[in-house]
Amino acid sequence: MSGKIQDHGAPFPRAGHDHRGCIEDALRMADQVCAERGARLTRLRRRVFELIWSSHTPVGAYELLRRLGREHAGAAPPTVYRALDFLRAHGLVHRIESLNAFVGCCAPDRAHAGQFLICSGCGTAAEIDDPRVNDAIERRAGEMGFAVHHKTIEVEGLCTPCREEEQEQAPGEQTPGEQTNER
Amino acid sequence: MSGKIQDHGAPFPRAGHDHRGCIEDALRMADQVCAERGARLTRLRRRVFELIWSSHTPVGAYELLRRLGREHAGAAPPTVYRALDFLRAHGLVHRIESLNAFVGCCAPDRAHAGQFLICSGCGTAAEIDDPRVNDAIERRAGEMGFAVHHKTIEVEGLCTPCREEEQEQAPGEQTPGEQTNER
DNA sequence: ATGGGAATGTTATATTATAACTTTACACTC
DNA sequence: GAGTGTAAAGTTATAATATAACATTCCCAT
Repeated sequence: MSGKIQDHGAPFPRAGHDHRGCIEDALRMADQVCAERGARLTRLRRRVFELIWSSHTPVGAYELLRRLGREHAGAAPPTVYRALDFLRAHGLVHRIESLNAFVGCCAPDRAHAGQFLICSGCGTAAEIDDPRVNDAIERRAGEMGFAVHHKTIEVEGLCTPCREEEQEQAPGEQTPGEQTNER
Repeated sequence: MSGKIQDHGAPFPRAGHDHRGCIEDALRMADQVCAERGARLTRLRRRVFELIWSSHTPVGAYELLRRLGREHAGAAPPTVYRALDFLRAHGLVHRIESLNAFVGCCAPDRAHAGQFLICSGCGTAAEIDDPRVNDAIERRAGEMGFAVHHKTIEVEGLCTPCREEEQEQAPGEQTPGEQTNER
């Protein structure tokens, strides 16, 4: 019953990956999800979704507003927040609570918890859905008589490339000509 | 090595518990922790800490400011935020990201992750530190080559008393005179 | 075409958080 | 006890995030 454990292959997107593909996939999925549900993915909502997907880095609402403003005259905060509300209601984007920012969802079609590994080096937020993490939380909650509605799981740290970069800059001994930042 | 699993007994504090005891314990612990580290728990900081501990419900910074303002003339936002920064730096309080609010820490003396079960009925935030949850996250992160720095784990739901209350109001069948909220 | 609900426009404001500079308090040396 | 250096707190202003409330436009089912 619990054969495969690493299901979501998609880890951190590689640095040089073809991101246009990500955007196209996301848009296609959004179109499909909304069509199935009779939800109206209007031009505005679709555009906001596209802007969120312009990277794997969570984007703040006001940054979206700035980007949107260039092309959309009457864009104001409610413009963005309403689109975000719609997209979130349909599981198309997630809010990263610890960043007050928003990121596209990789799998809006199936139920998922919204767990994130967030690299503080490059800003990338990788969505995971680890059943072991879910089970552990559900088990503990169950033992405490707590009925879980929603989990916020945001893990901050460094992805492999960023960790390697850091190590180049600060190896075992001190770099000649530069102090370490310890105090 | 992993004999006991349910270590932190302290689940949701009982409704009628003697909260003065909680406050006293917390203050005693804070005094001790700061003394050990040579950190200055000034009157102001101590008072903010006390106000946070006035319940097990996370409190917003501006709510703290209002409460503080009654007794403290020149209280302004930085007053509160600086005290919070100090208290957080010493692990005496936690920030609940999903609520933009702050809550006292139950065990500032030992390392801990800051995992919370937050009841949306009564507002209580119960801190837990479940090794299974930690392990599951560390394991998954490890598999993805991700080095964890900080975990934000906030689980929203209903505690036992609140769930029972809900069920009284909305039992199996529809309450006569009231529709269920399903749509 | 048109009536009604959903979506968006528009203006104002609430809420949360920090910057930057000044003054005060405290600890330490002499 | 006076001097001095640093940490803490005071003070003012503003940034950043989010929502309220009402007006207008759009869409589509009839």
